[in-house]
Amino acid sequence: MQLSVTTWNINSVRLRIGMVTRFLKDHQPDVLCLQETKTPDEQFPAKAFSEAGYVHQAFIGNKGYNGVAIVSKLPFSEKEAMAMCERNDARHMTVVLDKAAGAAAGIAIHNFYIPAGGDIADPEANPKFAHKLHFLDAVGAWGVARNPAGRPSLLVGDLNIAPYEHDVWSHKQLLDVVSHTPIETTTLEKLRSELGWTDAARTLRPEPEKLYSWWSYRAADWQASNRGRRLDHIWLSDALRPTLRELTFLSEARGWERPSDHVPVTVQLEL
DNA sequence: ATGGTTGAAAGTCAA
Repeated sequence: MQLSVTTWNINSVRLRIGMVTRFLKDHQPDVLCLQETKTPDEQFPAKAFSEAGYVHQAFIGNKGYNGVAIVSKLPFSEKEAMAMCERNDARHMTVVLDKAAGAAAGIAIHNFYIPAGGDIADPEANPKFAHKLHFLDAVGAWGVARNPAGRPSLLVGDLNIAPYEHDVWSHKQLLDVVSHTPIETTTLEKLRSELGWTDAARTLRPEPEKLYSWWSYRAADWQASNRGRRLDHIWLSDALRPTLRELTFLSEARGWERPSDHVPVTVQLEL
């Protein structure tokens, strides 16, 4: 069977619910992982997703900021939201697909929203950057303690780091810009490789091809300047590595009316 | 050197 999973930082799921359900109708991923839903649980648009066929839902939100969700056509039995860094941050959700999901049964999907980290790349001067680094440490500790990559699993989400040279429009100009500083890129790369994950995007589309999933709202013309970064990722555990078939950045979504600054990234697996 | 935009929510803060 085919299994497709999309990750998308939606920057308010309530504001963009029409765009999201249109995406689901047109592209029909089996599972959609969202970040920055910015919505308390009681206001999550559960009905709109159910009506679109995504009746299996796990979400956790804060009022006005953060928040993650997983909505799925395939049933899942387990779900878990970890509170990272001793905060009530709503930056993580895991689900495990159920027996009724056929060949996908038992696959865990880990959805993360890593802190952006503020503007100054110095943990002493900037508590938000310190939080980002602390959060990465917490993900590393989770990986060591729980070995999530030892099972068939995907780690997806807005990791807010563009790890490689061609994951940004200008490597040189972004070396001191939060999201592409050496402390972030080396920490993320160490985390990924030591925990046993494979970067799906770069497996299929190796450097030096430029790959972006995010374009700033602040550009006058995002498409003309094309100053993007690859902040959104899909990682595969070893067991799923041979099943990797396709990975898509839906960059046209950045040109939709009132878009998110991130575009959907979708992986297709052949199980 | 610094600005530029967006969302949530009602002044600013986070991104």
